Amino acid sequence: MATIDQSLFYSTSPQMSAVERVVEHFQELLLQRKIRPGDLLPSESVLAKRLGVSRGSLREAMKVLSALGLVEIKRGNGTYVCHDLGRGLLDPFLLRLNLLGYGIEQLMEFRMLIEMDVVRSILKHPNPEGLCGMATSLEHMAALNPAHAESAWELDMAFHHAMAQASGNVLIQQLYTSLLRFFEPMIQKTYQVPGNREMALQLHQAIYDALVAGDEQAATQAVANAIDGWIKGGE
Amino acid sequence: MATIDQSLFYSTSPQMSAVERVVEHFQELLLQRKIRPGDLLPSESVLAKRLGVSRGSLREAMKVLSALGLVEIKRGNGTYVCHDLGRGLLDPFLLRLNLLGYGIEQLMEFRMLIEMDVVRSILKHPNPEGLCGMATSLEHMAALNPAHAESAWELDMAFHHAMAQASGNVLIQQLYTSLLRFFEPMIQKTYQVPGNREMALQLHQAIYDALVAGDEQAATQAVANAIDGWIKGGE
DNA sequence: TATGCTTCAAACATCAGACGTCTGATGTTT
DNA sequence: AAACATCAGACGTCTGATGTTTGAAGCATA
Repeated sequence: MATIDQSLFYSTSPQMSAVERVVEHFQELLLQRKIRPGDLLPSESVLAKRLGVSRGSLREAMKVLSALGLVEIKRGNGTYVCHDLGRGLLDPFLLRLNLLGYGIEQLMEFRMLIEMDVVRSILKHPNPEGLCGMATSLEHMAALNPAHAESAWELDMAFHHAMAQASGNVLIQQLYTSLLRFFEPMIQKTYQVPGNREMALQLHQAIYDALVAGDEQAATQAVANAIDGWIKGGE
Repeated sequence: MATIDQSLFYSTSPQMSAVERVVEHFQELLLQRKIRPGDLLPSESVLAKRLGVSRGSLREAMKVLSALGLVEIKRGNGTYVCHDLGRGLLDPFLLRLNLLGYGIEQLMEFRMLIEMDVVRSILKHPNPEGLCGMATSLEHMAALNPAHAESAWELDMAFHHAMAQASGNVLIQQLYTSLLRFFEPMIQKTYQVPGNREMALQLHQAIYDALVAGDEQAATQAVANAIDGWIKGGE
């Protein structure tokens, strides 16, 4: 299997600094499974002495590993290898999406492509639990009292998360989940417009129906309709 | 537009630490375009004094921003806002993919889904320059002397990178480019097997032909064939 | 016994200061 | 003009000390 051999840093120095060495050292340990999720690392002082660097340098390395989601630093307690290495996988990615100032059109198109991949993945190897979750959130949405529909957006998110769960491919699942977190504020905003709830329900139902029918053509089309409808509803 | 409101750190402290404050401060400055790509930041000492933290804490923050690809630290020179905020967008993502130990099947399936998205994106709004690059790398590959074909894998990579460039959607383009970097060692290895070069040429040619013909069905099928053929060739 | 409070050691957070090394620019020599 | 020497400024690293937080052990009380 391939390894990440190039530095994650944007430094121009030809030789690695102490901090970089420590960071790569721990990445290597993780790759070789010599340290595992949940493991408690030795204290900063011990680690620094053992690796032959100062505490300051070791701290810089740990902060980097923390930002990458590889370790979790608990003040006053200790530093642990992240329990769930998949969580927030794309947060740095999405942060930079914001910064790059991509147009909303490209963003929507990207989501549509990925969401279509999700339904394809579901059709290829469906996860019954996820499909069940989709049905449940649809029922709840339908049964929702229009008078107090503050939580409707949460059901919307639940539907999409269940959809992610239904996907048999963990990679596309992670990608889609992270993407959802990015769209969450927009989805929440959508439900402030009256009438959008009913529309969302219908659009989501169409996706679900196409999935249980096993119709890829209809499913991808339903995804396209849902996103197009969502964009229109947000205007 | 949505903003990244949650911390990038995996810390359990309820209130932000000094380092986190500094990191978020610069993210905010970037989002508000108060600092721009290429800008030279003040020196560490000045910055630390201005933000009311020690130089050590400021350095930890800068190391994090560097790992996230937001700033570039040049030793002996200064710290700059990254010129290309899109470069290496998914490196942390792919690093963790390695760590999560996903099976090779899921990885290949993921690549296939994304690569199909790339061709769909190309068909939707093609970039002539990228298409031209694809053609060029195919010609070079065909003209390659089988006796010294050490650089064949580079032409393979060139083809895929041109394909990424041909995609009109920057997001899928970035995703695919990062994915390619991940697969590069495997692609390189493939070309050590004799006969694979000819096969790759044919499979790539099929993708290109389908693209210029504007046939989505044929293009996605060609992508599937290429990856399947590649998997078989590597065994 | 079970509960609640206190105490305390360990670990992370931060700071201040010092020195090393590298880069780019300037000046000098050949 | 080209090669070398020098210098200021910036990042890299180290040391040692102090502040804060956490979790658990110990103790007192009901």
